Amino acid sequence: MHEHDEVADLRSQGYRMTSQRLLVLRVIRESPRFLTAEEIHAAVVPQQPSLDIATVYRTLHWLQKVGLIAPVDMAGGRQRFEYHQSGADHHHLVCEHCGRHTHIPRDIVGTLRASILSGFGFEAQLNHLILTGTCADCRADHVPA
Amino acid sequence: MHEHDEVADLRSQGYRMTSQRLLVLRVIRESPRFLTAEEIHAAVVPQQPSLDIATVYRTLHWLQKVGLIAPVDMAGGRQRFEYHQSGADHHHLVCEHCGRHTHIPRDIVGTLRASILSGFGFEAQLNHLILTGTCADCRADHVPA
DNA sequence: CTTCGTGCAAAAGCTTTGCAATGCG
DNA sequence: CGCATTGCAAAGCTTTTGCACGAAG
Repeated sequence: MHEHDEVADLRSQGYRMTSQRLLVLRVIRESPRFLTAEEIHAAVVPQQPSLDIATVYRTLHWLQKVGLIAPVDMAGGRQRFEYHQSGADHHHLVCEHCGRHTHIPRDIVGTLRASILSGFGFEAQLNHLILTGTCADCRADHVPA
Repeated sequence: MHEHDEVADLRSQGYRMTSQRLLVLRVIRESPRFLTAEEIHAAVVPQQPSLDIATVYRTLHWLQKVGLIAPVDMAGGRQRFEYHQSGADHHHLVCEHCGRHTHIPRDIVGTLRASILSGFGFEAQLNHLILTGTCADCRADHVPA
């Protein structure tokens, strides 16, 4: 769905599309990394200096409620957020070196899921796996000697 | 390694094994769930009321430094900790319903790791995966009708 | 004895909330 | 215009830190 359609949809649901909400959403959409509230605020301030961080937090809650973003659980304690393509289950590869993330298809974990179910009777929820590691580019850069 | 050996080992490295450290470590070892600092403090206070939560935080940092526990990344924002068997890579299944966790062998993810590497050139760090879902017991309890 | 570690209290983050003012629809 | 949403400031939580005292080795 394009940004334009999303906006029209939400407006028709009675929500007000303020400049603050549009800005925060755009920053999240366009970032190649998962951002914290503070980082989002920093990215947004140059364009709208009065935008308070309290508004960023409120907007993040709202964006989660309407399903446009989802929280991401990563090391380091602070909450980060990702733009969430409506319902499309997928997984992420997050590079520890450059921080960039890539999407990978959901069925890649099918085998793992099946072996956990048969081996342990545990039904793993593998809708949204986040795997850290080293991406192809950074592996090239870090070639030992 | 048994608690007794761990203690002797750390003492020989010049660390002081105080009652506070022993208590916090025991609580973490014996819990079937991953605990937050606050939960650890609550579990420890009945046995040693003067034990301050600041000491819990300091002890948690220390336990990580000496490699006896590791932080766990889960939903919900707050940091939780697990007892970390020296160097034995493994994965966890965490049940969303009862909160209990199970260990599973590391090689279960071998296929996944290989397909991510060949498909995306991404070297996933799969030493310590935490998967949420529903355990066998809870699946039995929640049988629909 | 000599540190290292603790308790206490104060401070430092990060996030949430109350309220009057603003601006979206 | 009415009401959702914002900005600002203050409060709430969790976590960290300074310092004098206490206890481990």
